[in-house]
Parts: sequence; C-alpha cells; structure tokens
Amino acid sequence: MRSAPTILHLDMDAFYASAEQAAKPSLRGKAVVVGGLGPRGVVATASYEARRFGVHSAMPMGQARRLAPNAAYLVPRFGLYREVSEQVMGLLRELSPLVEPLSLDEAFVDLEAGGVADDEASARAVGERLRSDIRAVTGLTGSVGLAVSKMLAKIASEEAKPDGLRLIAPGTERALLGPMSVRTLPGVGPATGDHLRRAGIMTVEEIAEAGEDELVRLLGKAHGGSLYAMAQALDERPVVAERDTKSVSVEDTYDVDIHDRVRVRTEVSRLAERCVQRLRAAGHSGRTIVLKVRRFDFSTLTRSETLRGPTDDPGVVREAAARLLESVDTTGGVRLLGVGVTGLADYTQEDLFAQAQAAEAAEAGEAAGAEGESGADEAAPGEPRAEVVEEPVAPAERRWAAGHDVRHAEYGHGWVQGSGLGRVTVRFETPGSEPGRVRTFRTDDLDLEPAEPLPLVGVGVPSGWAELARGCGAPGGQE
DNA sequence: TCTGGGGTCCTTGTCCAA
DNA sequence: TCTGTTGGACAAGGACCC
Repeated sequence: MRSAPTILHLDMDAFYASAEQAAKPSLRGKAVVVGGLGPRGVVATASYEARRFGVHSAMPMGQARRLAPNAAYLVPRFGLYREVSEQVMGLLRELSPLVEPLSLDEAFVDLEAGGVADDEASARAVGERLRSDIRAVTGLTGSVGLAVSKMLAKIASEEAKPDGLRLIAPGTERALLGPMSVRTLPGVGPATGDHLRRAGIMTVEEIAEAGEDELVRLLGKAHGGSLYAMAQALDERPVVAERDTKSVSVEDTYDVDIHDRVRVRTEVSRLAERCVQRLRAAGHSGRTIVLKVRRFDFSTLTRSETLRGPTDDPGVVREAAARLLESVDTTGGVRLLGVGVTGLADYTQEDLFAQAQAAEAAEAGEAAGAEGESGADEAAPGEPRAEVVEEPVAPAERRWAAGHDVRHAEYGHGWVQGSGLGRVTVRFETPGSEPGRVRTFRTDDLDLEPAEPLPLVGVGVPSGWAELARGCGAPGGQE
C-alpha cells in the first residue's frame, strides 16, 4: 500500500436531484425526489432537503410521498445525467490516466499515476481544485475523499459529504475505522451486518479483534478474508481504468402482476430482443442465456442455459429464453421478468453451433412459447426489430412526463410540473433564469412540444446536448 | 411500507471425466 | 472392474453496490 494519500474518490452530491435543481431554478432549496413514479417505483435520489423528511434512496415511492408529500417528484433523465457525468469524468482524466468510474456520479482516481500529487499537501490541493472546477463546469457540487487506498478514500468522501473534502492522513486509519459500524466497510450490507451482529460484532475494531479464522468461519473464505483485511485498513486493490463487461441484461417490473401465460411469453420475447440490441450495441456476444422471474410474492428465481458457442442472434436468445420459461411456474402471477446474457466474448461471430441448436429445438416443436408474437420474425432472425419494442402512441394521447423539458410557441422553454385529466402544467424557466411562472394547457395543445434539456451552466451548447432528448425516456413499461 | 434496474462476485450443489 | 478423489463446468441463489 502506498505511503501518501494519493487515491482520490469523487462522489457527486445527490447527483440526479442536484442536476434537476440546477436545471429548474424553482426547485433550488426545495425537496426533490427522483425515481420511478409508477405504483412500484423506488427513490433513485433524494435532495438533501428531502432527506430531512427521512426520504432516502431505494425507498418505495409511496412511502416517500407519505413522508414528504410536498416534495417535487420527477422521473430520471439519464441522458442529462450522462452528459454531466461525461463532463466530470473529463475533468478527472485531466488529472490521471487511471480513472475508474463506478457509476455516473462516482469514480476513483490514482493521482500518483497522473503525476499530479505525491504527498498530502499536493493531493489536497488537487482535490480542492477539482471541486471548484466541477462547480464551474457543471454547477454541481461533489465531495472528495483522499487516502492511501480505495476503501479509505471512499469512506473519506462519505465523511466529507455534502460539498466537502476529507483527507485521511496515513497512519491514522486504524484509529479512525475502529469505532465505526461494520456497515461502513464495503461489502457489508444488511445480511452480513445482521450475521456479524448475531456474533456480537458491531464495530470495525471488533472485526479485527475476532481474528481471520473466526471471520472466515462466519462469512466464508473470500468474504471473511477480505473483511478481516479491510478492518485492519489493508486494501491493495488498484485503480483500474478499463473493466470488461461480464454480462448484459434487461428487466421490467410491471405495474400489475401478469397472470396470463401468453402475455408472459410475449414479454420474455420482447425482453430478449431488447437484451440483444444492447449486447450488439456493445459489440459483444455471449454463451449463457439467463431468464429471471420475480413472482407475486417477491420470490425470485433464475434459469439459465449455456449454448455451445457465443451468440448475438436475437432469434437464438429469444428461443433460449422461451425454453427456460417453460420450466417456470407462473400461475400465481409475476411482477418482474428479465433476460440476460453472460459468458461474454469480446468479439462477435457467426454462431453456427448455437443457431443449429436453436433450429433443432424449433424443429422438435418444443417451442410452445413461439406461437403468435414471435412468428413474424422467424424469417429474419438476425434483424433487429425496434419497431416492435415501442408502443404506438396516438398524438392525442401524448404523455407529459414530470420533469421533462418542453417548449411552448409563445412562452418558450419550460418543464412539466404535472399532468392529468387532459391538462399539463408547465413551469417556464431555464437553468440561468429566475424561478419561472406556471401555466396550464390542454395535453393536446399543438403549441406545446417536447424539448431537449438545456446545459446547466454557461452559454453555448456543448456537443452532445442535441442527443439528449432521445436518451431521456423513462424505462420501458414505466411511467 | 412493500420493495427499480443494471451490474459484480461468491457460495453451494450437481454432474461428469480423469 | 469397482471405488474414491479431485477438479472443472455449469446452474441457481444470495448479497452487495450505485
């Protein structure tokens, strides 16, 4: 492990909610909750104002609404967040070639590899400059942790939140970690936390005192061993810039449980199609097809099938998923279906083995699930069929998703504050304006049209912003 | 209260071949 | 020939993370 605190962890503060507040002046200082707005939605991010009411990530949206009935509830706009994230990651890459993004709003940076810091003072200076650069470029705040390892840098940034910087000086790590809850350590979630608590282990110090043998006995070799090391502030994991994707999957939770077996088959077929589109877009093929089913009682099961060779053929994946579905009892109803591909190859190839296998299966007539919906596609198994994925929506039934940008012929740029009963309420404001006024229109008002998000900071339109509108839709099947 | 979506990694059990 | 061992591939589930 290195001797200077030159691993940097950046964590943007309440990222999605903060981006929405930056885009919508009237929401600044207010409780904002971003997440799925359907009956089974959960909170993705809550602004710090909303957190004061007890709202937090992963909480069911219904519960959030009870706790903070007056908060603004918005659907995520991933296109906007991706664009802001790219700006932030760009700033990080100016510091070092070793940048490891963990998600849209989090990353590790190896400052030593970038030659920008080699001691405490220079690392702190780099961290402070980064925070001010992020604010200047995006208008948002991020918290920075600096330490000698990834684990400690992450703990430091958590301690720095919101809008701060924390450096853990080398030599002070164990004293700092000792009294902390076991849940502070990465990899300790509710289940492991409970497990440890039942063994009388509540703090990091107690993990270290328990000894490696006891930890391995309690949690298994890999988990117990790594936890014991982390409790002693030992973490040798390097910052890795490029990580290979291991799997690609898509899943949908349905607003109402599906009982109809034919509908279940249709949904699995659509998911397989979407999954292959993603797989191909990433330039991958894969050998193992996985079907995921969450039933009415929230019990989740997976079924998988490994082909003789990797495939990116939608027909092959569809047929495999359909075969897997035949082994699952869905009579009580299903709330979620998913299709995934693992065992990825970093190349694509004509997959004669798998195609032959699929053809055999089809000939054997076992594809009861292939009736109806999938029949029309058999002629061209290699062709994507994007048109099937989208439900046609008549212009008169236009949906105005809460939080999305719109433009009115007379009043200009604004965003949807809410809609229903044939009316849509729009607040007319932009990132650089004062809080704007609200007006209500008919949902079929021809003067009103969807618009692209505006940059959060500055004048001019950076490249890529024009692409945003297409990336901002809610996930399929969601409102 | 009632639990998203997209991932990663680990453990356990089974089967099969050497 | 039979039995036991070992190890790899695979399948399924669980925990965790953001």
